[in-house]
Amino acid sequence: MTDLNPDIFKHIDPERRGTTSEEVIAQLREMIHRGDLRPGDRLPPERDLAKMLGVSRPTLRAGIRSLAAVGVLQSRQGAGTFVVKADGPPSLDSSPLRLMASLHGFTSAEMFEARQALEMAVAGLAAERATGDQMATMAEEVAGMFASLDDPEQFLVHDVRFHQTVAAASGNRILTSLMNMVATILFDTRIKTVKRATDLRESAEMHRHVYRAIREHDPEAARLAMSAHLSKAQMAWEAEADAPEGLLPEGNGSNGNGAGFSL
Amino acid sequence: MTDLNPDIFKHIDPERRGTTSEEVIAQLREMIHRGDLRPGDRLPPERDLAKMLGVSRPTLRAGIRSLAAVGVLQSRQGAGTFVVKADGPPSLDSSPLRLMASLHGFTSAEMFEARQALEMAVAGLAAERATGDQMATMAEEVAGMFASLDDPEQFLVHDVRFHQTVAAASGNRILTSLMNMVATILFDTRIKTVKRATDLRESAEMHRHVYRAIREHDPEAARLAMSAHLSKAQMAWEAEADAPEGLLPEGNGSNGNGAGFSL
DNA sequence: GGTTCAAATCGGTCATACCATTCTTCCTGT
DNA sequence: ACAGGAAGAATGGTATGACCGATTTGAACC
Repeated sequence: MTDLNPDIFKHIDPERRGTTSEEVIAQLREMIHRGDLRPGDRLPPERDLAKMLGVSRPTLRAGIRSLAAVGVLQSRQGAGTFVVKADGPPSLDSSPLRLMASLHGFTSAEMFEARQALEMAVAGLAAERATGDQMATMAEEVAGMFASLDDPEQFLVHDVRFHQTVAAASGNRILTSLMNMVATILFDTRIKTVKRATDLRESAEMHRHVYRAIREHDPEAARLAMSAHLSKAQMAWEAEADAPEGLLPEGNGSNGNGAGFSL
Repeated sequence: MTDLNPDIFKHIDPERRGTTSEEVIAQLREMIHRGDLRPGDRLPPERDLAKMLGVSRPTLRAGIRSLAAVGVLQSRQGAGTFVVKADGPPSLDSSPLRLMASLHGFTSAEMFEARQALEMAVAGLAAERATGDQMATMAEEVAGMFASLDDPEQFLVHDVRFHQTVAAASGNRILTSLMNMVATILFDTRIKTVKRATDLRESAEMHRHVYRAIREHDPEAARLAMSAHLSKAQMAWEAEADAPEGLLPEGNGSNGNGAGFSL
């Protein structure tokens, strides 16, 4: 969490290509790629940094805000601006995907299918690479599911942790990030589904099948087990969605229609 | 594109939760989810919109900039601010993933593996759903590759278009977006690889295998053929780049073109 | 009717001031 | 001497106002 050597910041070239704020973004981005800015680093105060770069504070703030919007920087009033610290698995913001979904009318079927494809991929990789500790964690979460058959909320906690463990065991942080991105969007709908699910036991069984395939280092079996599990989950969700219990946070109108769904 | 009815913009509640600009973002985002803002729509001028929302212009600009950073809005000096128009397949900005890769030291192996997983998924789906037109386009691109064996740059153009056609044939725009996101990052490295590739013919052959599997509606064969193709491509790249461990040269950033790949 | 140019429009940038939150430091009281 | 708290400094957040440059628009002109 140390501050940075101010010398690494250089003035913006007046004869630049695009707008001034774009040049600020480009410079900060390049410093990240070059390794001058590392996770947890604290940037100089806006007033000072603006002086160093030779731009006004609003322009600098515009650049910082753009990088903050994509999850690279984080500003805290009174504290400073920091390069995002990676404590868990790196995560990409899902709101861009959410907005794209709304703008282009992505269907829930597409969303489920994308999640299924990603989860199958990580399950297959996990079957090849999972360590003993990771498999132990999976087993614990499966056990937790069986122990929470009468507590849907707790069940969902174990469910989520199981999938995250599988993703971590895949050893591919990019696929993990993409999977989380999609899964996050579907999370709210999962809450509602799981809460009224009559067959949590069946879900737990399917998770156990995934676990066993991974333990046996059988990628294809793991992929198929994961696929079956998610297909079942999607069917359960669709059954709920048809029911007129409309708790979709939306309202409005429009249309919706068809296969629409609010993310 | 038409302007909007100003009445749909409402004042920001003074007793809000987070910061003012966050509230602006939340409101704009909700309007997109609700369908009040549609692709191609033009927002009111910043000065007017700031009045309508009851915030200052810098605060409004902060919100707009955040949404522009994730590719939802686009401002053009002198023209106005627009909701991004979907001319091609919707595309997510790849720079966040690029930055995450630099910050967390993602390896090129992970990147290739993620691309391989996504391409396999879309290839399998394409084998199930590709239309006649789409298969015809694929065949044309394969033919174009064979016709460009002595012109690596032209070969790469057909290569990219082939993969995009397959992705489009998958019918899943989310997977397509994610795939483009990863593929874009690897694009510059592909240029270098393909330029010195000694066996473009073999690459073209492998693309043809993918095409044939899709034409025969054989998902598993399509997945395997695509996997083999990308494994080969990765090996070729690794052979070229033994020395440098660095990846991720900085690109233009920003979305812009509807194609996803910047050529 | 088509072209050109000037005015209006609109986002980009800058300067400045003040507010809200957080951090630091020093003082106070035990 | 030490712990607690309060005052001040540091820092990001917001607001106001102005000017610039790019774009659009429309009217005048050919």
